[in-house]
Amino acid sequence: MAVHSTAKKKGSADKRDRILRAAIKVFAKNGFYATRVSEIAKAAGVADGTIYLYFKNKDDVLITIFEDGIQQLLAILREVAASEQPFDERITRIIELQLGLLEDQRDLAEVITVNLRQSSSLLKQYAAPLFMEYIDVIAGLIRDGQKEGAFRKDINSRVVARSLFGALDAILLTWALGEADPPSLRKAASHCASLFLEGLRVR
Amino acid sequence: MAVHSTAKKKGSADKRDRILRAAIKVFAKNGFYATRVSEIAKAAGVADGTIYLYFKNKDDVLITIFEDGIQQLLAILREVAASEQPFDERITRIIELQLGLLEDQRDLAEVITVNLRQSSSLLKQYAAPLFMEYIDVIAGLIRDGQKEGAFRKDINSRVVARSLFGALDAILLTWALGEADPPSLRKAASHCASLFLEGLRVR
DNA sequence: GCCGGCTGAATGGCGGTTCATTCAACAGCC
DNA sequence: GGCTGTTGAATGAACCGCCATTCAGCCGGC
Repeated sequence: MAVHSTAKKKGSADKRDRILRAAIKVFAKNGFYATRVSEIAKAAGVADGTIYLYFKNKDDVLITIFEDGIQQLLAILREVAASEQPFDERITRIIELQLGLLEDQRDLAEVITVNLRQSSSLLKQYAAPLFMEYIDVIAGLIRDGQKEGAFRKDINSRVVARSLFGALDAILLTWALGEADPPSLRKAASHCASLFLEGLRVR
Repeated sequence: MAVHSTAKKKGSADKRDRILRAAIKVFAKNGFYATRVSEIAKAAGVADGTIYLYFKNKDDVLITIFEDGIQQLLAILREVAASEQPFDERITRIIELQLGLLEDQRDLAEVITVNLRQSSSLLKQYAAPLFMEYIDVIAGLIRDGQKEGAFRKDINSRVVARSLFGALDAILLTWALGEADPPSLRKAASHCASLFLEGLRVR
């Protein structure tokens, strides 16, 4: 057997990926609830039942996509937040990376931003902690900047973090839903960065 | 005769309201898709079938809630945007009004922010235009401010508008989902206003 | 020929919607 | 004012289509 390298209880890891990628595509187009499991299967070139060899159920597929995406984002975020660059630089990089990461993954962007809100209590359970973790990383960076005098101190760091998150989310949403092209996204990112940096400047 | 004052084609307008209010409550708690029509009926103290006397179907209930809420918001927005106050003042007022309006309506806030994203193509159809209208009003105000030299001109007004919307949305979301008390919401509003105003200042 | 991954038709139940029935309110009539 | 016929809002049990999930078989590799 020598099952290549990837650990696996059963089935090829490749098939699992095919399913996930297909699911992202279909969820993005139709939304979670309107998506039939059979559609995911068809898009993945797989039988309906096969999905249940790799995932507990339909919810599990969405949760997996969501967690993977956020974890990816969190990893980058933490790295940048902890870097030794000037604070302004770090904020800018976070914004650019975050929007850039999803730039060639419209579908993933849409699944995350759109389906984050599908609030079956089940998903709320999963989304809330990750969301908080996310906010915490940014808020921590802001707070550090305030402590070191790089940012004004008269604004609550968590409010800034939430605002920044929301702003990026909204930009991403209109980009994902609309016709906007990648260049416009990058331009939006730099405008957004400038807006927040000026807003945070000590005067 | 003399049916009090409210016009009515059929049924009491009061009953329609009861249903809407109940639906807001239940949608907020469980999300649209997880909500059973029978739950709305029970919460409204009404039979299942009665709901179909006032609404075409379940979607129609959500759409009505959503449209009413946004229209309410848009009306206020337009008024403030067109007022003769200084631009800074107008922005601040918009932020405060918007958050304040929903302060004592947690459930409505949650339904709007959370279910805005439920992307059955049907709802996308309804949500997108209203969302755009909303963005347009804010973007218009920013653009006017830029033209008159109140705000810096090197930032795209639509990007600012989207960012502001997203920021408010995120603040509202954490407030609606979390335990935060009203005072904290008002404080968040003023911090957010300050952040954006400084960010927009001409230098 | 045996094992395990895979298949996809069959199933079961779930829940939005319908509609036959009820009955309170009202108008016309005496 | 009482009696009666009519209306249509309200009801809620039943219906029916849909779709997530299952599982009895089917390969294909060893």
